[in-house]
Amino acid sequence: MSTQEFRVYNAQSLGAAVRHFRQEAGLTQAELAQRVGVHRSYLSDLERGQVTEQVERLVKVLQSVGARITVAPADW
Amino acid sequence: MSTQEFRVYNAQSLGAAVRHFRQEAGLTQAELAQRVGVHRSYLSDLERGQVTEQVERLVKVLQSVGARITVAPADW
DNA sequence: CAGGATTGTCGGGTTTTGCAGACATCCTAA
DNA sequence: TTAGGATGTCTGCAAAACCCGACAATCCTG
Repeated sequence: MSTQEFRVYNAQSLGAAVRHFRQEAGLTQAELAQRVGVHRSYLSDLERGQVTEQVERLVKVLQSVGARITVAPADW
Repeated sequence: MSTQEFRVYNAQSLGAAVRHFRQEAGLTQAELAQRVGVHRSYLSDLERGQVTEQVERLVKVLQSVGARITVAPADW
C-alpha cells in the first residue's frame, strides 16, 4: 500500500523505508542517485542500513527526549 | 502541546524539533549529551541547524520518492 | 541587578561519510 | 539459457561530522 508509514528505529529501518518508497516510485538506484545528485553506492549503502552511525545517533537523541521519527508518503 | 508533530524539511526544522522535545523533556543540552553519549556542542549545532548536510541529503532523497519525514512524540 | 546556569561558538584533531569508478553478483525477460 | 539491467561491494581519496576544551554570550532566577 502506498499509505504506509515507516517508523525509523535505526539505519536498517530507515533504509527499508527509502527502498520501499523508491520502488513505489518506480525508480532505480541509478535514476534516483542522478536525480538527487548523490552517488549510487550511497543509496545502496543507505538502503541496506550500512553507513550512518549518524542516523542512529540522531534516533538515540530523539528517543532520549521521548520522540520518534517516521517516514510516510508526502501526500497523506 | 506535547502532541505536536514536526515535519522535517531541512536541518533547521529538524533542529527545532529536537529542541522542542528536549525542552519538553526538561533536559539541558549537557544532560542530554551525557545521556546519549555525544558532545554538547553537537547538540547545540544540531538544534541550530548547523552541521548536517546529511539531513538535507536524506530529505532530498525521500522527497524525490514522494516521502516525508516527521518527528512526533513517541507515545502518540 | 547580580550570579549562576545554559547555550553559542571557535580551533584543532580524529573518525566517519560520501564520491568515484570498477568489478562481482543477482535477477529478469527474451 | 543467456544477455542486460539492477544492485552489492571494494579501494582510495576528499570532505564533512563529531569530539574536546575553552571562552563568550545569553538566559533565568533570586
